[in-house]
Amino acid sequence: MKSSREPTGPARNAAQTRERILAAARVRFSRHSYENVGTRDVAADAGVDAALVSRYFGSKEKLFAAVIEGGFRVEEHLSEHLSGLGKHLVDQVLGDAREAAGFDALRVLLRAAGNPAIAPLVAGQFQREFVRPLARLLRGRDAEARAALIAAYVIGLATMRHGLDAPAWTGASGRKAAALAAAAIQACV
Amino acid sequence: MKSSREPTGPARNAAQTRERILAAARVRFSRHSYENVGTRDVAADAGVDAALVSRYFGSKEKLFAAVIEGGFRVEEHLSEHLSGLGKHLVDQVLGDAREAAGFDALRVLLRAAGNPAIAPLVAGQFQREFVRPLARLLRGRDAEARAALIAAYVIGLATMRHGLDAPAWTGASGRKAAALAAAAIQACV
DNA sequence: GCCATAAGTCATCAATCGATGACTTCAAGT
DNA sequence: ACTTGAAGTCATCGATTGATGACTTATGGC
Repeated sequence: MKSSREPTGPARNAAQTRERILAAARVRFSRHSYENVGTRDVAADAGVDAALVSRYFGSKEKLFAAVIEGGFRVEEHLSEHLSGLGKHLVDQVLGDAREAAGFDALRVLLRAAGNPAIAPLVAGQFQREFVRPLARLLRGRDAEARAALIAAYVIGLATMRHGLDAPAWTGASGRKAAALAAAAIQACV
Repeated sequence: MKSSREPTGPARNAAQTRERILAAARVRFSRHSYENVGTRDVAADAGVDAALVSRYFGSKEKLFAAVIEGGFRVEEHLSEHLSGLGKHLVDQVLGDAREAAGFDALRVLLRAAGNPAIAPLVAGQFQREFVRPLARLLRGRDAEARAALIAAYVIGLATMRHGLDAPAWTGASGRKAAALAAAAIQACV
């Protein structure tokens, strides 16, 4: 039963266990706020003992830092061609949870904006891995301001869609709103 | 010392005490996430005993509901003239905490998007008091989608400014970004 | 001036949280 | 095969939380 996961693996594999905890934490933190995620929950999802969370990551805050580390990496998502940036970003953000692989961290971000100990962490990461690279890609006048504007848009869309489940973003009118959002972002490019 | 607050008031005034708790909770909830606000903190800020919070509001969740009740009320903010809507909203959202009287609830909203028990509460309130009235004001084609777009923008701006303290929104480049944001919102009107 | 009732205070409970240390079990090196 | 150290388990601590009930104090009608 339990060994029906990884093909090989001597049942006791520290690296694999660590990775399982990290994966479970990534999911938990992207669906609930920082305070509402317990180390016991993460351990249960990962199928390991609760004590291993503290053992491998030191503390819950360290675990959180490991989750958001390198989680945004927008560059690879949009470095291809700027012409479809608006639609691409909107699709990624408004898309379902399963897809949008690289945007788990975005959901993590908007769940963590309330904790004074966590917010600076995630804010810095977001600035470093999203806003700044985006500004560098945009070039031209006021690139920084336009990048910040796009970032605000992305966060707002993600909050309404995943944080508040606003009805306006699902169904027929949601497609229209998504198209408008894509155009608005594209206007900043 | 203690009586240097309200001019008159027989020291034991239930309504006044209740209002003090509510005011303190409003401030707390707008600065910290739902879980990070303790009933003891609120009571301490209000200068009352901690037990009175549960006595007057029943529970922490009821207190939260009382805080966000009628907190958005955008209509009076923008019913005047739609021509200056973009600038007006941006000024309100990006403005300092002291001003922006009616927008405390917006900060409360973006702090509470992570709690599955609270998010529907605040989402419904936001939809009822902001998005829907705004859509009714906009009229024309796709009014609902455009209202949702403006709402997403407002939430994104508020999150970056008050939730993440993004540096791009302060200083000189912040003014440029604010102007761009105002124009973008105005384009949805 | 008294007294019934509302308002406020205090102590405390039960649950949950993150974290720690001692103990047990497995896997690998020789 | 035996030993050694890592990997995993278990029990539990201390702090904090929301909430409750019994108790004390002040207020206003008579």
